[in-house]
This record gives sequence, C-alpha cells and structure tokens, in this order.
Amino acid sequence: MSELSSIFDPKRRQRFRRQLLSWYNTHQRDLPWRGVNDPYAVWISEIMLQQTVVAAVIPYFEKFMTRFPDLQTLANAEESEVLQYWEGLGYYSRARNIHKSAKIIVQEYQGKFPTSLKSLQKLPGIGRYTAGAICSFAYDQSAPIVEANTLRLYSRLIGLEEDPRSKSGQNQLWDFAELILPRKSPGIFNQALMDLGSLVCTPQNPACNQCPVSSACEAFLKDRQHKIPIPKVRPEITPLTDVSIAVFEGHKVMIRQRMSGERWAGLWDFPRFTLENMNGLAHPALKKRKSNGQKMLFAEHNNERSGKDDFPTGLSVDVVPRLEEYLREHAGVKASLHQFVAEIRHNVTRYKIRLLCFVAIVESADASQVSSSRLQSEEQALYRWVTVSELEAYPLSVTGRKFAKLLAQEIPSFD
DNA sequence: AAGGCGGGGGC
DNA sequence: GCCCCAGCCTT
Repeated sequence: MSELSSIFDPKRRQRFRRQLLSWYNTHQRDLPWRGVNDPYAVWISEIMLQQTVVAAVIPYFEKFMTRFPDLQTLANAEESEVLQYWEGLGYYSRARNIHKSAKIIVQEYQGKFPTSLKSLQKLPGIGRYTAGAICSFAYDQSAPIVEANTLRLYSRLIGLEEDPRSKSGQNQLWDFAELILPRKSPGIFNQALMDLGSLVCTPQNPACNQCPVSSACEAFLKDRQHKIPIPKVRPEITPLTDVSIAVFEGHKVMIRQRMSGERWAGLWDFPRFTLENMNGLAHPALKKRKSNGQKMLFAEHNNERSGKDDFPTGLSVDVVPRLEEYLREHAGVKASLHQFVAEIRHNVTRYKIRLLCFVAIVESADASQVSSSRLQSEEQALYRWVTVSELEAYPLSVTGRKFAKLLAQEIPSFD
C-alpha cells in the first residue's frame, strides 16, 4: 500500500471526509427515514432494511409507522397484527423480534429507548450494525457501521483481497469504520458512506469515474474494483415439490399457525408438506411435467382418463390416497382430495419450489373430530376453521396469500 | 465457520 | 436468468 496517499494517513483521512460530505450534500438520497432522529423510527427502518432493498421497504415503513407510530402502540399490539404489517417483507423473525423488543423496552426500560450500543445489542434482532446505526443516526453518537454498502466501499478503499465476511475481514472492516469516523456529525457521515456505497460504489460496474474519493481508493488505484470484494459463495439450489391443501368443511377452511422453529413461524398456512419428505413417495409420484398446464377438476380429469393419468403438474394420481392419509395423520382431518387449483412456483433460501395447491372436502360433518391421540408431532399446532374472507385478517406467507386469493376469486362457491 | 431465514429489486 | 440486498441468530 502506498504510504503517503494511504487512506490510513491522518491527512488523507481528513481529505476523504471533506470529499465525501461535499458529494453527499448534492447526491444524498431522499428517504422517508432520513433526517429523522426518533430512535423508534430509526429502529423500525433499520430492522426492515436488514437484507432488504430500500425500494421494497419504503411502502412497508410508511404503513407500519401509520399503524404503530410509537413504542407504546407497538408494545400493546398483538403479534399477529404486527406480522400482518410485515406480510410479504420476509424474514418474519424480524417482526416477532421488534414486537418482543417493544415489550421489553416498555417493561424493563420504563418505555425509554436504550441509548447505548451495549444495551441496544441486548434486544433481540439488534446486532452490531443496527445498534451502531441507531446510535449514530438517532443520537449522533460516534458508532461505526458495517453493512452491505459500507462493506463493499471499505473493502475497496482498503484493497481488501481476503473474504470480507470472514472473522479477519470483519475485524479489518470494523477497525476501518471506526478509524474513518469523524468526531463531528458521525450520523450524517455514516449515512453519506452508505449512500456512496449504494449509488456509486455498486456491486457491478462501480462508477469510479464519478466517485469523489477514487483517488483514495486502493482497489481503484490497482484496478481491482471489479474483483473486490470477493463474491459470496452461492449455495446449491435444490428443487422441491410441495403440496398445500385447503381442506373445506362447508364454507370453512382449515388453517394452522406455523410454529417456532418452522419456516414462516407465527404466520398461518394451509396444511402443507414436501413430497420429498414423504417416504419414497416423491420419486414414483413425480413424472415428467406435461405441456398442458391448465388446471382442471380432479373429478373430470378422473372420468376422462379413467383415473390412471397424471395431474397437469406431472403429479401422479396414485399419490392421492397418500395425501389423504397424510392429511389425516398430520392435520387430524379425514378429507378427500377434490380439486387441483394451481401450481405456484417460488424460491425460498436455497430451494426452488413447485407448490401444488389442492382443495379437499371433509368427508362427514363430524369427521374433523379426530382424536388428538392420533396426531403426530406437528399437531401441537394451533388449528382454526375460518371462511375464505376471514383469511384477510390472518398473516400468511406470500404463497399462502396467493392460494387464498385463488380460493376467493376463482372458487367463490367455497366462501 | 456455516447454515437458516423470504421475498423481490434491478439488470 | 442471476446477483444481491442498511443482518442476526443458532449450531
């Protein structure tokens, strides 16, 4: 690293700060949580922004702050309603954690928002970055930050060739974040760093020609900006086929609340399972997908094809008894598969999922009263029977919501 | 150190 | 399609 012009040199550091703030004066983003020093509002925005792009957060932030304008309102709300306002944003533990934290602050901090890095990090969902963001943005404390934008920016500034996510890389980045931070207005300075990272020092094709601090950038000086930071290793994607079944008894449909430890914990869903997890079922059941993706009634299908052919999805009809058995064992309900509704494709973490949605009908009026002794593990879950229109008041995953909308719009006879 | 956790923006 | 996103928590 060149000595005299190094970003670590105190004089060069001063110049860097001036250049950055000058750029920020004319280029800063206009965001709903900018210029806000209410720690509550800063907190909510920061939690929503975790692993989530700004454009996706804005409408959620506006609606959330209208419904839960302050700590008390949030603490007094039901978790389920908080989750409703989070529906579609993903990473739902964030919503459960802010609700938990709001209650903790009210009960253990007398409703006064914590003001130190240390106390903030004790709250669930607040780590080193978020604590630093709240302290610097809301309280103008001189707390360093490292997140996606600044990780990339700092890595390039110091020419970090090793993995910035490793322990060693993290140490260097946090040290640099602290070193670069000025005494004066650290909050604005941190936001300026993030905007530079977001608008100029982008992941692909960084705009080094428009960068106010390129002369201080080790990566730029070595023409390494396209190689730094080294990209995350992408996990292998596993294809899966899930089945989701809306079980109707009259005009009511069965839903269950997903349990902690499960994906979408706290949200509600129709009984849903992964074919690959059902003993030896997936392989023979899944055949090559047919070209005709039209949905059709199972009954009609059965009649036309003598009950021996696949669903339009490539799912063998042979699987139907197993699905019904599964429903009986895991959801405690005796129902018969009635109709194929739709195939929904979606990706979640490292899975690429085809979700096959069916309607089933409870066989007799008292058939849903299956003794709980028959139920296996998952059946400690909370189940409810609701009308399709009542589903609007329950937080669902995005796929659950899509299925619910199909039930409401395309099968009005079930409501 | 590694894996889980969601959904979509933007190209 | 693909890469990535104002991270945190558990194992």
